[in-house]
Amino acid sequence: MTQHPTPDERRPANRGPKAAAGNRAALVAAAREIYAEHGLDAPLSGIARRAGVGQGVLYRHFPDRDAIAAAVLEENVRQVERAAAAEGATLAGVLGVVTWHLAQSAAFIGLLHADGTSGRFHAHACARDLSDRVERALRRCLPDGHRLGAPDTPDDLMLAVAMVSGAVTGPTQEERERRALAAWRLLGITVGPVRPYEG
Amino acid sequence: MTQHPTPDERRPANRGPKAAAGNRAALVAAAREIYAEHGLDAPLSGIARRAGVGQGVLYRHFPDRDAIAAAVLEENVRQVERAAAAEGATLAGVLGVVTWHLAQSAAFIGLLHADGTSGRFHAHACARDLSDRVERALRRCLPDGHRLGAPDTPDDLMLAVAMVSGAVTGPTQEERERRALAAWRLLGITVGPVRPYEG
Amino acid sequence: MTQHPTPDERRPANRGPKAAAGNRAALVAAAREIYAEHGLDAPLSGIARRAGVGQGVLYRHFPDRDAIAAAVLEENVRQVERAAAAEGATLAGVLGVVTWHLAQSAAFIGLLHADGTSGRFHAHACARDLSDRVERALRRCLPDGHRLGAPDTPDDLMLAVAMVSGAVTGPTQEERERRALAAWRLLGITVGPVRPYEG
Amino acid sequence: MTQHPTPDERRPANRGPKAAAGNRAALVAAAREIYAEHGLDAPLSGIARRAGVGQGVLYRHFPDRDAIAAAVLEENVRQVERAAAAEGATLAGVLGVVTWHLAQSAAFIGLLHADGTSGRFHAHACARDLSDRVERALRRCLPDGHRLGAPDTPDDLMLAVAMVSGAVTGPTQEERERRALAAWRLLGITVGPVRPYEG
DNA sequence: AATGAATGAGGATTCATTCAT
DNA sequence: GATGAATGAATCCTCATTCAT
Repeated sequence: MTQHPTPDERRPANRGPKAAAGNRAALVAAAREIYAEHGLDAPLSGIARRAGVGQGVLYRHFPDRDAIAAAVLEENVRQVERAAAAEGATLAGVLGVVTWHLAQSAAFIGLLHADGTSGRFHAHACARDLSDRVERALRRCLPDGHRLGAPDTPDDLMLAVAMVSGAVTGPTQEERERRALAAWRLLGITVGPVRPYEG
Repeated sequence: MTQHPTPDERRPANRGPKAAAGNRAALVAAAREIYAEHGLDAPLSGIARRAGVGQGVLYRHFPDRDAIAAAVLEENVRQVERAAAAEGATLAGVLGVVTWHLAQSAAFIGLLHADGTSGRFHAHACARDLSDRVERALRRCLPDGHRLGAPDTPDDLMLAVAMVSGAVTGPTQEERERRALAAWRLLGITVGPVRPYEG
Repeated sequence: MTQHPTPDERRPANRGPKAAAGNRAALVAAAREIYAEHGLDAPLSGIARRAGVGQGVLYRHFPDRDAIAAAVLEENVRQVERAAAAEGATLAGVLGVVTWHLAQSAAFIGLLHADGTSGRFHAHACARDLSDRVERALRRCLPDGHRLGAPDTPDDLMLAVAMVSGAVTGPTQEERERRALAAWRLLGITVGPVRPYEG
Repeated sequence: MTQHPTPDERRPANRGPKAAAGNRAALVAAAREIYAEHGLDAPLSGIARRAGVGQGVLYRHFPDRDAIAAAVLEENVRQVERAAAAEGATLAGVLGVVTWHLAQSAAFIGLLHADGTSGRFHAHACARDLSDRVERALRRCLPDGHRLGAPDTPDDLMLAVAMVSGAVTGPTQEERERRALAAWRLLGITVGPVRPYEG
């Protein structure tokens, strides 16, 4: 009654249920780009637009703001976990993967700052969970006497990651990677090649 | 109040030109509090309200969103400069002041991340300028052979500050200070007492 | 579920044409419950969900919002008609059935208020028709000199029903029945036991 | 940043703070009309449009949906109270005023049905309060042995009003008044002239 | 110079309806 | 015939900014 769904006009085409999986993937990919460009507060409408779907589709797949952010991060975290679980994984190698993600997306950085102070990423429980998974993955790679390079406790690990995330600024991926590496160097921690984990 | 705009009541009185300076200070103070509580994205209306002035006054003093943020930071930066210029200033002492500001306000942290990527604080030029002033202040205190504790270049100074800012999370000032200190320790850099500079 | 559309899962299976009748009944039953709980403005999607069918099925059986409401009422009205046609039917007895339906579902009340003024139930013609059928059923039971208890015309019958419907408020079925009975009492009209007609 | 307030285009004119009181009145008047035409669920945007103001103004004056509805009813209720408090007030006279309001606006009817079942008018407390005020006003006019015409308790008063509200349907004010009067007659209760109270 | 009401664009979210499968 | 994903218009609400007073 209150809705006028453009009765007879041409609709832009309904690609059907088959598109569901593809749409979800497109949304996550779009969100990743948008987050990288505009941060976690970017309008959701932009994500839907870039994914080439209607707003409703976004809400069908992700009930709220945090769900889509979590989905984006889920993939990042999973990569870190796989990297840590791989045969012959080293702390340096996994940190390289972590570093790549830090440099690639503001979303990943936001994950580490989800303390509720800022308005972003409200799903504390969820953010906490993702953060914990990164921590567990990294600990698994700690050398036995766990020393990073300087004397340390396991807790220092995530602190170090947070510190590096603070150093990651700059307009380009290259610049951000450069600064991240400089940060690790300042911490006296060796990191492997900065790249995504293609497991 | 919203319910009954009471348009007939006496206007709170125009306190005249004399109030201008006081209003500006009140706005900056209010903004500082609001930023600390809600982050840099907080509604401007809340700042005006807390300052006890109309919205228009805010715009009279600060042409846009970034101007008020810059004004808040101006005071912080000025403190750092004064601390660095004081008789017998040491790098550790000034870093203590910097650390206090980092732990105290999200605004100050935002300053270091003003690369336009995130939605906050767009005034690059302005942010750059403030950031540079902090850098200059810190350099002035560098020991002659400038070594922080580990081998370093002067540029590492601001990188270190950025890194510590990344570590500063948590709901309370105490928690944030604790983490900031842990971060400096991890960098092997000694900092003096964490407190504002009351010059 | 929204989180993981699991597009690869087996579709719940197309139960074939045989299920059509069952689906229709399930939809009507679901609608009856939903209307009772949330009123006539409840989202259609909820009805389909509770019926355990897809949205499309709802639209196959009922072209629009009003059609499903009418279908729900159709059963109520039919009960009233059967009660009135039964051997030894009395006005009091039929009014008891009517009263039960009034207390049971907001939808039935809405029927009497379908004048287009409110946003609910626009199908005037349809509502009119249903309303007329109730009226005819009641008239058939009118005692010969048709007096309800006070002097009256046949038109007063439906007016009285509408009046009682106005009295039917309250969170529970019991409360609503209590008020309905009080209303009839105030009108000086005797009603039989308040219950559905199991013809 | 995310807002484009039509930078340089001509704004439709800001009639200034002086308009505040007028705007509030215009909003209430507009709401009264809209409610009468479309019921309490009508879009708020329509109210703002009819009042000739922006959406924001509506929200400035009325924080939520219920506030504007309450404001509309407030005037109705106040009229009833004044009518009851007037010199020589009679129950019949006050019921005439109540009846006029019932016939005039769906909003007033909704007040009596604010039991939370339907989605309308969520402010129970507020609705309750308004309803109670009507009740108190009517009781004040009850003849000493309180009999309405038939034996009754004071509680029957509001029940009777609710019943009449149920009878009030029809597309025109005249038709609705006609039915309301028929309803009172059926209850054996005498009402005075149906008109607003111009106190 | 101060006030704070007005403006209205924009973002979030919901849901009726269509339609590919 | 059934499924349920897709669509997008419409509504709610917020807030940056302007401007009459």
